[in-house]
Amino acid sequence: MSIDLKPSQALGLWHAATQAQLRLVGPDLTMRQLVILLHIYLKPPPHTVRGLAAKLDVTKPVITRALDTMGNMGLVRRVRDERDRRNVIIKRTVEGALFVEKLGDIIIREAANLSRDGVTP
Amino acid sequence: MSIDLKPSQALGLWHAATQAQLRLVGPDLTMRQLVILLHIYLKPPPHTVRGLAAKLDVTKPVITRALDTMGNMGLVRRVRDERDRRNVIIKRTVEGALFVEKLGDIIIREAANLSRDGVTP
DNA sequence: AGAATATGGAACGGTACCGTAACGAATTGC
DNA sequence: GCAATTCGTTACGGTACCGTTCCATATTCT
Repeated sequence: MSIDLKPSQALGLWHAATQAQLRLVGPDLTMRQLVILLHIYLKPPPHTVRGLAAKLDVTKPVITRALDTMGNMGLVRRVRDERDRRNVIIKRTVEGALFVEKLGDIIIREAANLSRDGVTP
Repeated sequence: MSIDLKPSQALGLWHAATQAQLRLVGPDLTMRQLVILLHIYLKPPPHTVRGLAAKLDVTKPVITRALDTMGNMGLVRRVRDERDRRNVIIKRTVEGALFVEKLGDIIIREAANLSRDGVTP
């Protein structure tokens, strides 16, 4: 059930969808932060700082700062793990779920809008 | 000839491909810069600073800085327009073309790897 | 109990982005 | 010819990222 894309289609999709995302999100979300956000919303919980850092191959401060930024945006939420109070569990939020859903809509829309060969009109 | 994606597929593709891109590119290329680069390589020339700024809805300094960064990486090249020496024409480079090609490969590969419904294992 | 380990966060210095505003160079218009 | 406009760039002040290092808290091990 995989998708077969031609190079011009793949790049055309990427260009259009990235541009549309920028309009939605502004320049205030890094590609790294976007990956972190998607990981949190697509992969099964629980998510911890250390776990995310290992999975996404970044340093812990990167995760911490991303959580600060995205937390201020209301996209994620930190909760202390009461079983092991050293841990922080990253929780999803309604706002974040809506945001990710919008991202999905953008990608779906741009994929549907792909012209026959992806070459610019 | 458009592509029909389910939400989980769209987001799964985005997550995987963005992550793969980050490994290729490092955090040294912004989403905006990526859009600029793709525009230069996907849309028909000639490209000028003003034209890119208008098309991509960013300010001119954003284009200038992106050209600085991507120029240093060898991904694009500036050439004075001899017909109107106020203009700068942005030219593609072999290195940039290879880079964009790699990006396309990544997207194609991740699209092909999409699991049946994109839901996490 | 006390030492060793693990976790997340804070501090530091450096770099690069952003928008606004100004600037030189080139061209156009009067 | 000289003023007005256009183009790209630079400068400024602010913000946020990055990696490295260090630290406080919490847990585990002996």
